Amino acid sequence: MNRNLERAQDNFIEGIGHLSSTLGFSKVMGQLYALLYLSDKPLSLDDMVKRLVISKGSASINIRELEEKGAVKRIWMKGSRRNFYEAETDLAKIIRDRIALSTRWRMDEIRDIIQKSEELIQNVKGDSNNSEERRRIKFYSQRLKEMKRLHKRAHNLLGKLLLFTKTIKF
Amino acid sequence: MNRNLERAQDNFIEGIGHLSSTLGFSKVMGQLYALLYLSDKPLSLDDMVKRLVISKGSASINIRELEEKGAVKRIWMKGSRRNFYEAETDLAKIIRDRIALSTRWRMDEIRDIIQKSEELIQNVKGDSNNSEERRRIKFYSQRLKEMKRLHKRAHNLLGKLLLFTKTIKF
DNA sequence: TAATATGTTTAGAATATTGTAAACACTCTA
DNA sequence: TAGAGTGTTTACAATATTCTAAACATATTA
Repeated sequence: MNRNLERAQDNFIEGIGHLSSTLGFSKVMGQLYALLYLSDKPLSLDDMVKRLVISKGSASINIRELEEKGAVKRIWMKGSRRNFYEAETDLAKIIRDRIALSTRWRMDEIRDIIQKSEELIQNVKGDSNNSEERRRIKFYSQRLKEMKRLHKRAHNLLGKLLLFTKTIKF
Repeated sequence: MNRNLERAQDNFIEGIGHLSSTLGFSKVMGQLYALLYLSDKPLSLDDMVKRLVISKGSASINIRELEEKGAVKRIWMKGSRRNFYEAETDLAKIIRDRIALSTRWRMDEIRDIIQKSEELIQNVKGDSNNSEERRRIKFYSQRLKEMKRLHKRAHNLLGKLLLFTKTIKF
């Protein structure tokens, strides 16, 4: 392959790999995606292993995760027993789905923390002995209430934003 | 301190600590913030060290990061030599600023990757020997163009969204 | 100035993550 | 059915992160 073209691609692949790692994914995942994104035809696992000089195990695990996230598609090539892969190029969709999913379970996690805390604070309210403690308990309840309010509003806002981004063509 | 109140707080602190770690911050950072968020008065480093049973070094480093991110404020308490801290309770603002900042440099990173790749591909265009390679080079350029377009639109959209969230009261 | 109070830095331990190499399992075909 | 081709799993190695403990630096007070 043209040495300069390869170098140009490497720059892109490395960059996306780095970006991937700062987003909480592995570097290899980003590199695999970038390679497929630049490739004019589907690539097999061994193609990618050779091109990126990584182990097969790592390629196997990372490509599967990309597939689960909907970032790559498995392609059947007539006459070959290999699995081939292609990048899902609707990047906007991938990102949107990812954000929707990750914010959703984060919001749920927060909701659960608040809920559990509310239960626990209810149990305390009875046994307040002195005024100092009553103040603390009251303060805690107050903060929980604030956070609950913020959570609800953020939840609504996120829903609206996601709807909004779906109507937009990137 | 009331044992049950303490247990209730611990639940909250642990939850926020975990959330913090999934967001790319350290667990201790989240725990410190949560503790301050629930406290009805500013706390010193030693207060927090005792309450969370962590090392002073870790507390020192993590509280400083929280301060840099604008999530806690340092408070001067007349008559004490200690530094006291208080949670910044405008959570919406903290989150917004954080998102604005982190997306900004991610967008810049992507822009730089694309730009560098464009330069590199320019150098290749001259020495295309056969049609197979010309096709690949063309394909690569095409993809870069697509990504550039997406980047530009995402950039605009993000700007608008941030503006929008600033006008909203949480 | 000695002793104390306080926060910061650092060296290293503990832990988590992620990649590699090789064994493994499965499928196809000769 | 033996053997080759292909992807997956696993045990381990390399690396990065983050905490702790202790040394250190600085400021304050007696």
